[in-house]
Amino acid sequence: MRLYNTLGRKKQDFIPVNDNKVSMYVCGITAYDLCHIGHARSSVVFDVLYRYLRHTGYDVTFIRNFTDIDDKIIKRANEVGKEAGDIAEKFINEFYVDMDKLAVLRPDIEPKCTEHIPEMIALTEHLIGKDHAYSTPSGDVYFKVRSFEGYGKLSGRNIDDLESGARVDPSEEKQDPLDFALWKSAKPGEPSWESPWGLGRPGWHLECSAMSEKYVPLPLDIHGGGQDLSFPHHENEIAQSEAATGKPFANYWVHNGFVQINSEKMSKSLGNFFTIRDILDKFLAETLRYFLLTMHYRSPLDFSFDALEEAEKGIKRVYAALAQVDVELEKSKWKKSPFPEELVTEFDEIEKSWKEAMEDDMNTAGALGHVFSAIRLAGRIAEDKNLRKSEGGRDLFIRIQENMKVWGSVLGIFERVPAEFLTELRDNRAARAGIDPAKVQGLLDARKDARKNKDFEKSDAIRDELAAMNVEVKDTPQGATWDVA
RNA sequence: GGCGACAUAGCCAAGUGGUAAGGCAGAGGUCUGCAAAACCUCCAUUCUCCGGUUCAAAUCCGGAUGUCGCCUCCA
Repeated sequence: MRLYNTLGRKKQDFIPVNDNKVSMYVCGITAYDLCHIGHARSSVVFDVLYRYLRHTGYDVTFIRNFTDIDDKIIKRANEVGKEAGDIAEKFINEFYVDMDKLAVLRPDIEPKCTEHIPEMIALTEHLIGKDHAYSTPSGDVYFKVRSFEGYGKLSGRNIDDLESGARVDPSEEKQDPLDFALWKSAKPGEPSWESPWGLGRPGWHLECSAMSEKYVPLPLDIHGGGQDLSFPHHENEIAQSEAATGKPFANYWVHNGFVQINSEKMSKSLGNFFTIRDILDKFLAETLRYFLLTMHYRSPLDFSFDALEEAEKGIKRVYAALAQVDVELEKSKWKKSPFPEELVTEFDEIEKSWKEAMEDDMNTAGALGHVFSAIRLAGRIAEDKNLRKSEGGRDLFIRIQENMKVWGSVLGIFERVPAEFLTELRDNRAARAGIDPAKVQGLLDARKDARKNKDFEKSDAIRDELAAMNVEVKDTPQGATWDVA
């Protein structure tokens, strides 16, 4: 597989340090609020990477941390009059609720910052011992940025340029404005831990360095996170870890692009954000997940409810085709009539293309394009009287179905029983449109009677009435069904 | 100010040297009591603009314009 490495800014062949063992560390959330779509994107992107690596046969150790102590959590706790630990616990639980709905698999290891204080203290002491860090009279510890030669290599920054733009808070006792905190002395009333420098708590960047080192050998094969973490967070992690160990921290740095609203970054500080809950109030989680995968993970993704509705049409079409395949495969008799070999070849190509897309820097958008090609192929066979009854057709239906299972398991979508999903999607759309399913069913029953009596005038009148409610009637051999127009 | 990314049809979006995937919308057709769905066909001689390299460029190089991001907590 090829992966775009932020370190070096180009796609590279992905080669793990240890054969088929892969270590992957992704920066998780700071647990102080509900997650927004940006978190959803990052989680889904790395979930797909995790799934794909496992699919291709790697033995992956996936670590995703929780930052459960930091300024924002403390601030939030003070606002609502609770303990910081309670806030963190609450929002970690809420995070799981969202992630489970989005079908994001649990990582193998989910370390929490507060459970690794000793490791972080040890790392800090080690860095002081190597003269890469220093403590101050008030009990803070800072990393000496200028003592680490490679500083700026990930984000492509020049240390002197940074210096000129650096701001210094007068309350800080930094030797250099670029230095960043490894350990922060506690202010009265703040959660704190004993340390050689007095009561305090770890700086944000420290946890990833300490916790990744604890659970897997460095260098990490993959380190990931949102694009905004590359500087300063990941740059600082590199400085800490590499200064301490003398080894590279991570070989492949993978960063996902932002979610934007009207082409502007969505962020808490701008206030233009939607939480995952906001979306799932209206749309199915699978629709959101599908939407997130329709764009390459590094591109900015412009979110809007209109775009989500479009995505919904896409996923509906895929499931509708899968439902059709299910129906076809329920037949028990198949004819030995000839089946065009080129259709089989066409599917061979689709299968190959899907893999190529995923191999090329996890191009889920491209891969989904090929899913649609498979879907259309299924539709073409189902449409043709002879093909759909032939053994060749059956075999290709089965192949399409089996491949969709594999593709779906990698992408984390298309895994539901199609008919069930379609009903759920319809009810979801009906709820959004304010349609009462029971009332619709009543009208459909009345229409059924009218049609039985060949009273098409009445039948059409009922359909018009339903149409006025935004309900579309579909007559099928199995009876009438409905959908939201 | 420093650093960086992006610019592909009405909209969304793949495509990083070999002659423009896919989705949505739209048009025509098959099917249907009429519809809907599905399927078929059509829908970018061209990839923001201007130069250059090359047998060959959306893809590489230079410049212009525009949009966005990082440099401060942020996925």
